[in-house]
Amino acid sequence: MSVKVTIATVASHAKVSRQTVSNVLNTPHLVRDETRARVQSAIETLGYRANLAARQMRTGRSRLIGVRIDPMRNGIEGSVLDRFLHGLTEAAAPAGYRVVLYTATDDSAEIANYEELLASYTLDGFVLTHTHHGDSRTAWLALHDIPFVTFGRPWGATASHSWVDVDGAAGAATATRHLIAAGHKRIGFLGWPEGSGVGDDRHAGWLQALEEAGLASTNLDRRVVDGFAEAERATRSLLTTRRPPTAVVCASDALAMGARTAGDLAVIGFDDTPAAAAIGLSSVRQPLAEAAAQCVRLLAGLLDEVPVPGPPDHVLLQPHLVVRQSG
Amino acid sequence: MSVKVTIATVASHAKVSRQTVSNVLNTPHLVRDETRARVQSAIETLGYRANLAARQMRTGRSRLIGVRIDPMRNGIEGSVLDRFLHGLTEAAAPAGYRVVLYTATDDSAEIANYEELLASYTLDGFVLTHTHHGDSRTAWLALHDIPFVTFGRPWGATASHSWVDVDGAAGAATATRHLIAAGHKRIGFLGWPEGSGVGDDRHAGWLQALEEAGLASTNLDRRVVDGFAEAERATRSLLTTRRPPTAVVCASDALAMGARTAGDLAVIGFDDTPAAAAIGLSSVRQPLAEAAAQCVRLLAGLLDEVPVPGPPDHVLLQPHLVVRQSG
DNA sequence: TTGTAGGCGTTATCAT
DNA sequence: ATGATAACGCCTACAA
Repeated sequence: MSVKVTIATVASHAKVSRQTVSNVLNTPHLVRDETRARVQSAIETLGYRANLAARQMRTGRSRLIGVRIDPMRNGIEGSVLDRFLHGLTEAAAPAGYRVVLYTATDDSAEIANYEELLASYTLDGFVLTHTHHGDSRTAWLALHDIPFVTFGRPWGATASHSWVDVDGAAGAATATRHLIAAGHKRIGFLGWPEGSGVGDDRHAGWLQALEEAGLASTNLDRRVVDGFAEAERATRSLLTTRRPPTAVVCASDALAMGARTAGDLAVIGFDDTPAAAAIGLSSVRQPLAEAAAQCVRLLAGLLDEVPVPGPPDHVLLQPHLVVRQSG
Repeated sequence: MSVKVTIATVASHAKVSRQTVSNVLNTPHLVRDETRARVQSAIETLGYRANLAARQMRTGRSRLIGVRIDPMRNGIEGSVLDRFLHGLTEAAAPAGYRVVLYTATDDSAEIANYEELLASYTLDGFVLTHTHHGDSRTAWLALHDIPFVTFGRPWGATASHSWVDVDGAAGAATATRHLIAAGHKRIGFLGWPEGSGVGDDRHAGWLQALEEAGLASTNLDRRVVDGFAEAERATRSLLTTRRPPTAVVCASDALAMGARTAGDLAVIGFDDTPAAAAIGLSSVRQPLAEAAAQCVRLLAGLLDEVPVPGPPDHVLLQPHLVVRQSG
């Protein structure tokens, strides 16, 4: 490792005080042009970079944001978070932030991570995923005045914080309308048990599109916990009703893959996972890179020296349907 | 945020000097039992946690390690890195390290990240993935004396650093032997163009298993760049030879999925991605959590105050075959 | 065994 | 516009 170059190295090289170097970095308008140029060139030739640990001791800011990484709980779906994480890392860097990872399997374990990461590493803020009804994480963060943004609406709670989400209802409605346009009259829905914000949202979109078209009917939806086998079974049960659907909209690609093997019907999945692409499954794609970028934008806003006052920001992005052979 | 509790808070609470608190933390054997207990209880009641930024200024250690996160370059395969990343995060935490992410699309971009992360955040070390022939990253890191471990052998280079890898040749051989045991006499291989260390390794394993059984033959392997459609085409070409294979071992699940749609033959994939599980594809599974844990272990060893001297450590893990309907 | 003094690299405050 | 000084929280001498 080459010799350590600090603000003092730069200062002596440019024949100014350390403070002037600091001013060039943080409040350049206070420095005379000529001096600034001299310092800048010293910075460049020396390859100086501010030490964030030292800076943090003064400012309390680490330029580090925390994000949780999941175990791949539901197989196929894991790639959604993966893509989001990649987008987050990419968007954070130009904004001057780095992403620190932690794992947790439930809210309280995640809160324990917050405590550790805040006290030891002084993280500046967090991006939360997997919001759900009765989310205790947001309450804790708000209580302790920690900046954070959620990717996912605060389901069932009034939004007192900024969030970014993808309009799942709109996505499901788009998929449903696509099937209607293709001539389908009876279109089923395969989703998760009621109570999941994301799942209920997608279900609502399906229902609304059917109602718009005067095609709503009873007993066309099934709720199963995510799983290939269960999805297949549920779809068979749909297909053996008196008037079976000819197509089905699914709340996930995993469900859709199960549905597809159950018989001959049009199927549309959700999340456009790599598996969907590989097997020609039409699927609703979330703009994850955009969602991640928006999360960074909102969080960076919260972290600004002069935080923009005003109510929390909400961003609802539109997904789009990727049409393949399946429907 | 509750009131900040530093080493001084603890000291005054326990009625000792700051130094004694520091000793309790770093060199407990120097402190009398009674004093130590008093300090410990003060630490607990106050919820004190050492501030790593301050510690780092003295020790130069950040307890942060860097890992690259990829764009999902080849679709299906993305989940391999995802699982590795999860394992790394989980293994790092109990060892007292946190994972910082960065993105890069080539070696030189990655090296630029090293420079930034080392100078600004003082990362303690790196875990590299995607090792390849002529890898300039390891040379740079070694030159600058930065601790690092690679997940993946230093293909084509003499190993002057510690690494962890999974024995792809053994995995492919296991898959091949499984097919042989099932009665297959002509077994093909679908892989990537020559020159990829990982791909060539898997190819070698396939070949060896065939030779062992006296089943080796020419024109049974195909090399394509990863892609569902290409894999399908290549497999068809295999199936239209004079003496077509009845089974095929593939270097990835993506290739395997393509092979499967090409016709009626037994197929075994590689990496056991979620997609493989969903469609009943047999696949060779890498012990990624174990690999990640070993990477952390080796890197932590390099980072120890008293680094264990001796040659670099190499860990080669064995994958295992997950048998499903496909073969 | 415990305490005192100084400094890591930075920025805030206050002079000049 | 620039510089001197102190302080952030911690650890490493060294002194008591």
